[in-house]
Amino acid sequence: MARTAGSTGEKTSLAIQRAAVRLFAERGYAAVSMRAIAEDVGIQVGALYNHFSTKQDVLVQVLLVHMRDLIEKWETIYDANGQPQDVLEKLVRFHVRYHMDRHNEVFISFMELRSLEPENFSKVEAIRQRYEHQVRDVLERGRVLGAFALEDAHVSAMALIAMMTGVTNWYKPDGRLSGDEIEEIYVAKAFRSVGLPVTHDVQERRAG
Amino acid sequence: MARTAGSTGEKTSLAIQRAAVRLFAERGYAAVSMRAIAEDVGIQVGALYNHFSTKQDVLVQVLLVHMRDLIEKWETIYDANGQPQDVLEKLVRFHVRYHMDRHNEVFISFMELRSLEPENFSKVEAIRQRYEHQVRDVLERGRVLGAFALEDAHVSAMALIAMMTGVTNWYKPDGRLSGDEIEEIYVAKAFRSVGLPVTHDVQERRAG
DNA sequence: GTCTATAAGCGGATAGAC
DNA sequence: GTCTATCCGCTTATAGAC
Repeated sequence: MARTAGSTGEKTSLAIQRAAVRLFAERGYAAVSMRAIAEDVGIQVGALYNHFSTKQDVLVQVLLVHMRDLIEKWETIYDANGQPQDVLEKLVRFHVRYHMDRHNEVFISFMELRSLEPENFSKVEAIRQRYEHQVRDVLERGRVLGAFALEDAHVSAMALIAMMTGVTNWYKPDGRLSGDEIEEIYVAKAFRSVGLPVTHDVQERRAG
Repeated sequence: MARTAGSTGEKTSLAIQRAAVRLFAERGYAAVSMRAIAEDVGIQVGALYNHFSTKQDVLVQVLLVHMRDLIEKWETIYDANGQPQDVLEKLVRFHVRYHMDRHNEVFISFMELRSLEPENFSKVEAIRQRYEHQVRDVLERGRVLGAFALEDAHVSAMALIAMMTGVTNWYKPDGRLSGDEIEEIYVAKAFRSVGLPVTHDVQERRAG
């Protein structure tokens, strides 16, 4: 979308997006200049405009790619008719793992939605809400089927998403716990939060 | 701290801080100009510098006041020797309510720590970590006393804080649920997350 | 597609009158 | 303590050579 008519290769464009993701995550969109992005990529400022016509376009591209990837991957896994606890387990594993792996993108998606012009905001927000609604549906269906105990599907969905997304606040790849261990812990926490017993299985996998 | 020697009254300084909190929360620190703050207050730019010597000082003042207020209020409530479930309930009620009431300050504290120069960051971060550690201590003590079931006190503390703080992502004062109802829901969720039964009491209060 | 150079304006911060 | 006026660096974005 943001590529200038006439440009062919995508190498530089991808390098710009990678640099932008990292810099936006570190300093925030408003605090990152086009010069800083260019310097990081190893080109001059003017060259950026062969790939993106405005700084806003860089942000939009990064956010849209990320949100589309998130929901696309999730919808590959999501089985709306599966056993509630199975679906919940898959959701937690997917969300936590994805957020550990794509730390910077997630952080930007959370923080920089307000930096989007209204029209761009709508596009990104629509995808985000779709994901949010699917999480709520998973919980609501579990509640209706009598598998989950919860007070309010909407609040519970927001609480669950916040809890899981919070992994980006402290996770470091070389930290005390492995990605697998963290996944298990969050599955156990999510299960408990909807009144499910924490299965022997989950505890074993954590211990092992 | 940031008041210029010679200034007497505090009215304008407080107005500046209030405007800054709102604008920083809406647009982010880097995206808010001193001119925008001045305009919001109803004075000219130059006058700002009678109260704060730099823009950074405005942010530091706002964050320090907020973090000190948070931990001070919490430590008034916190009884390190109370029954674990009582302490947890108090913590959840305090945290959720405080975050609903001080939405903007909380948002800034989360987002703009990176906008602080190293020395200022250290001051604010120290207070934040102290609070975080106390939450962890509440959970760890409950686990040791056999009152709570949890996998890892540190991860659980981060997950609990993230879940509770997440209320700022969606809470609107005129929304579907009252502050009291939201408080109850989060207490129930926190209890379940550490394996505590959700008491009749809590459910009644929610229903009522 | 990338470069250099430049336009046009906004940014934080200061000086000095009142 | 607030005002107006100003400094000057940095910002996004463009123009035109290569």
